Amino acid sequence: MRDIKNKLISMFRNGYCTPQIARIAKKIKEPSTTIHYNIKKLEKEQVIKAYKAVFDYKKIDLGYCVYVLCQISPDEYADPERIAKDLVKHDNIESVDICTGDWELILKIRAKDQDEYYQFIKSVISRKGIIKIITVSSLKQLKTEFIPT
Amino acid sequence: MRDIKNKLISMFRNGYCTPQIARIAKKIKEPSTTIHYNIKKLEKEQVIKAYKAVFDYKKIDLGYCVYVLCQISPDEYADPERIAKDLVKHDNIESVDICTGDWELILKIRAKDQDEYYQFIKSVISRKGIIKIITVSSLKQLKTEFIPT
DNA sequence: TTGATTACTGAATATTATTCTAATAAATGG
DNA sequence: CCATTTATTAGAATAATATTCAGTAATCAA
Repeated sequence: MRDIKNKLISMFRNGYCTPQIARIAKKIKEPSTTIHYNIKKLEKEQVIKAYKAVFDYKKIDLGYCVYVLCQISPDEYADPERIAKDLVKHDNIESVDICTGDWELILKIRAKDQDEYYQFIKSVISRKGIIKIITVSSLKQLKTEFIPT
Repeated sequence: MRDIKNKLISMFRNGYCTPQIARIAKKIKEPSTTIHYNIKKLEKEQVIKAYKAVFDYKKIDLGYCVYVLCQISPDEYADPERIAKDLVKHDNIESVDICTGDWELILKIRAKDQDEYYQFIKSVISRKGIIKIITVSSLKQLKTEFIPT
């Protein structure tokens, strides 16, 4: 037991996957070299950003999921991206959007449980020019990343 | 030009990818058969739900992205999943969450532009026991599906 | 129409996944 | 604690798959 499982999970969260050319070729009845050519093109044009796995997050200790709606302080209005960019690098954050309306920032955050989430909020979301947050926590996820659960 | 591109995109949105066992094996310095064994185990236990691609959505006509916060009508409280389950099957919907608080339902929706989004809302979100919605539209996406953009 | 670029494809090769078998290691029940 | 079962690890052989290359066809722009 060398904990290969957790290494795999963290690798699959944002890469280490690849298209199944032969299977696609069979499915749409085209030569596999043609499929290969077209996929490489999409990759070169950066239409495809990554190949990754989607998990049953309850089973990998990321079952607690919340949406965080943020208002940022007026002195950050000129450049909301400064705050946002800093958030991007955290593994617990699934998505970061700069938005219109009452909330300038919407985050989707995953953690093991409420405790871990609370620790995360304290250390990451506080300070940083965020003046008000509303947490909407997910009771049940029926679809994530386009994958029904 | 047989429009292989769009077929690939729709296939990659929720599958037709696979792990790169050899590359992982090299990376973490374990035999590839061991990696294979561990991956198959994760798949069997349904820890991994799918292998898929993540796109630059602006480049595949899904650049318009909004979060829709919904209040459902009191007579649906007993079973909010009835509404939610119906939404899951639509391709424009990236995620569906049943939540606590003021909004019982949070959707993340992708469309080509505001027009296409409006058509979608009219045909799908209206009726169905949803009494109030707030649309928060994303001006800039810095991270999606754990992938920085 | 012509030349240039882009898209497609078969054949050959390189790489990778998978199966099978056996050996260890870990967990379990008395 | 030991015996027994079950889970995990790997090597060798094979099957399947991706990739390269070279040539052809289609598209496009002038």
